Amino acid sequence: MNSEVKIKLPDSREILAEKGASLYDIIGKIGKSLQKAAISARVNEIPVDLSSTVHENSSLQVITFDTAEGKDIFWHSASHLMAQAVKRIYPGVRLAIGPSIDNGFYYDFELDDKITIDDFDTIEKEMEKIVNEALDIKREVLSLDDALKIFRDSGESYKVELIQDLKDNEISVYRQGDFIDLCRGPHVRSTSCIKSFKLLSVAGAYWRGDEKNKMLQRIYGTAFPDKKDLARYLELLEEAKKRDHRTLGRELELFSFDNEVGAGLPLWHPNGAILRFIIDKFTTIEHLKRGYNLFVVPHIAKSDLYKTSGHLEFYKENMYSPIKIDDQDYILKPMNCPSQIKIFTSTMRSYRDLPFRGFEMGTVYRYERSGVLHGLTRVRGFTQDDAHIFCREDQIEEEIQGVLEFTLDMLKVFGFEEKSIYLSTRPEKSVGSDRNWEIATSTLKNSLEKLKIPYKVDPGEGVFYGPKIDIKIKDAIGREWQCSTIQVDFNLPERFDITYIGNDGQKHRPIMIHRALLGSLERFIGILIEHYSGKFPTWLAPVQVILMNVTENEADYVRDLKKLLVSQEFRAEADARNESVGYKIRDAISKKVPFIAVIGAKEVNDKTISIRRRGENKSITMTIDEFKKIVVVEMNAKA
RNA sequence: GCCUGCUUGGCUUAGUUGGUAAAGCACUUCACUCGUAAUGAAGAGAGCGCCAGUUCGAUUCUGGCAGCAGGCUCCA
Repeated sequence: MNSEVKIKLPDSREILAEKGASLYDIIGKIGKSLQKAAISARVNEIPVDLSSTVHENSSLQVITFDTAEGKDIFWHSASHLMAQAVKRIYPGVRLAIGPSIDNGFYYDFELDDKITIDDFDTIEKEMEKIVNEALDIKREVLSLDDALKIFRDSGESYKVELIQDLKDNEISVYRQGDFIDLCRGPHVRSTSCIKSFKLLSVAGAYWRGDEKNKMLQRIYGTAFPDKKDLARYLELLEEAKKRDHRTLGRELELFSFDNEVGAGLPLWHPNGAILRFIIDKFTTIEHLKRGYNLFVVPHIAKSDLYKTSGHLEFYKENMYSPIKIDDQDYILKPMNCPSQIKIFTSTMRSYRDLPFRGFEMGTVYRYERSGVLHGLTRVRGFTQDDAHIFCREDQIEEEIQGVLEFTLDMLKVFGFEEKSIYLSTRPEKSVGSDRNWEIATSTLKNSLEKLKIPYKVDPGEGVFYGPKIDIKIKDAIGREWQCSTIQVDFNLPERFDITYIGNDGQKHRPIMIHRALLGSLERFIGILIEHYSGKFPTWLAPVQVILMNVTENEADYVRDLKKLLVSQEFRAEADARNESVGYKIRDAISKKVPFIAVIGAKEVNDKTISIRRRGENKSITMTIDEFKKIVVVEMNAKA
C-alpha cells in the first residue's frame, strides 16, 4: 500500500503509480503517444522535468508543445542545444543568456571570432550530432558557492554575474553531456527530443540590453518537435516576406527611397500617392463630419515656439538642427501641437466654444537614428492624422468616448477587426497635480468601461504630461501594430497659458487631448500593404480595373473606354499592347488589381465587357453600366 | 548610434585568384492578330553605391563615407 501514490489527472481521473517513479514512466502508463508528446509536466501546479520522481499523492498535468508553456520549455532546451554546439566549435566562447522568444529562441555569446550565417551549417551539423548522441538533460541543485566555483573555473563570467544577482542559496543548473548551464528549467528530457530546428539569423545585442555594455553576438533560431511543423513555420516566414511592404511597394509601384534624396524619406509614386490621397481625403472628411475644424500649419517654426512647448528640452534628441533665417533659429516641426495651439490662442475663447477640435494631416520631421529606419514603418518625415481637442474638465469623458468610437470605426473600415487596448497610467517622472492625474486617468477608464471596451492597464507607461490610451491592431497574419493613441495633456495648456472665459467671466484653463487614429500615414500604409498583401479592396485600390483588348482591332475602343472611366473618377488603366490576352492577364494579375476587363470583337459589338475578378479564374460578361455599378457599390461599402 | 552582412543595367541574380562584365524578366522595334496565368525574333541598356589610396591597370585589394538587410538600443 505504502509503496504506491495516487496521481490525479486534469480530467479528475486517478491513477496509481509506484512511489519514486519518474514522471516519464507515469505518463507512459496514461498513454504512449502522450508520453512521446510530453515536454514537461506540472506536478501540484509546479512545472518540473519529466525525469523527476513522485513520492507523494499529487496532481499531474502533462505539458505538450501545443501550449505556450510547452513551446517555451522546448525552445529554451533548443537554445541550450545550440549553445552546446557553439561551445564545442568555439571553446573560447562565453555564454550570456539564451531564452525562448515568440517563435523560437536565441542565445547571446561573447566570442572573438565573428559568427556569420555561413557558420550556421557547421553549428547545425554539430547540433544534429548532439541530438543523435541523445544526451540526458539533467537538473542539479548546487549551493551558491559551488555554482559560482563551477562557472568561475570555466571562465563563464556572465553566468557568474547572473548567479551573483540571484542572491539565492540554491542554484539549479542543467547538464547535458559535457555541457552545463545555469538554468531554472524545466527542460525536455533528452537532446534527442529536439528533432528539427533551424538557425535563422545572427545579430549584435548589448549585454543586458544596455547600450553602455559590451555588444555580444546573438544567434536566433527556431525548433519544432516535428519536421512538418518546422517546414510550415519556414513557409510562414516566406509568406511574410512576400507581403513585405518594401517588396510590394516596389512591385506595385507605390513608393521608393533614393540614396540621394536621403534615408527615411519616402518618395510616393503614382500608385502610392493616389492611395495616400484616398486615405487622406476619407480621413479628413470623417473628421469634418464629427465636428473637427481643419488646421494647416507651416513645416517650420521659430525655435522659441519649441522652447515654450518644452520640446527643445525634452525632445531634443529627435529634432533637427535649426535653420537660420534672418538671424533667427527656425526648426523643422517635430510635432504639430505647438503650432496648432497658436490657432486656439489667436483669439479669446469662450466656454461656449468648447470643445474646440482641430484636425490636421500634419507632416512632422523627426531625427531617427540610422539603424532604426525601416521601410515606411520608421521614417524621418511623416504625416499624422493629428488632432487636438481643447475642452473643459466636464467635457473630457464625452470627448474621450467620441474619440474612442471614432477610432474603432476607422480601424474597422480599414479591415482591422481585432485590437487590444491599453490604458497607460502615471509614470515616475511626470508633471501635473495629483488631482489632475486622478481625474484624467479615471475619465479614460470610465470611457472605456462605458463603451464596454476590454482593456489592459499598463502601469507607469503614460506620457510625462498625462495618461493615455493606446490601441494595437492585429494584421492578417497575426502581428500587432500600435497606431492609435489618445493622450490627455496637462502640460501644454500650462506652458502656453491657454485659457478660455468661463460662464463666471473668469479665465480658466482648458484640458488638451492629443489623438492620432491612424498614427503616421506612412506607417499605416505600410501596415495596410502587408495586411492586404497588396490586394487592396476596391475603394483603396490604386488601379481598380485594367482594360485589355484581344486584337489590335479593339485597341482604340479600349483606350477610349479607359478615358471615359477615368473622367468619371474610376481608376482605370488600359493595356492595349500588342500581346496575347494570356500574357496581359498574367501581367494584370501580378498587379493585384480587383478587376480585369477583356474586350474582344464580341464585347465591342455588344457594348459589354468581360470582367474577371481578382482571385477568380472565371469571367462574367456585363454592360459597362453594370460594371460601374459594382465598383460604386464596393467603393461606398468600403469593400 | 552599436554589431554582423550586403551594395553589379529598372527588377532578380551570375562573374572576374586585379586586364573595364553575363543572364532572365521588364523596355524598344519587327512579325504574328491572338478569347482569360508568358507567341517568336532582333535591339537598346550597367563600367559594377560614392570618394580617396595601392597598382602599369581596380568592379575585384585597402581606407573613409553613404545606403540597404537582420538585430540591439531608442521611440511623446
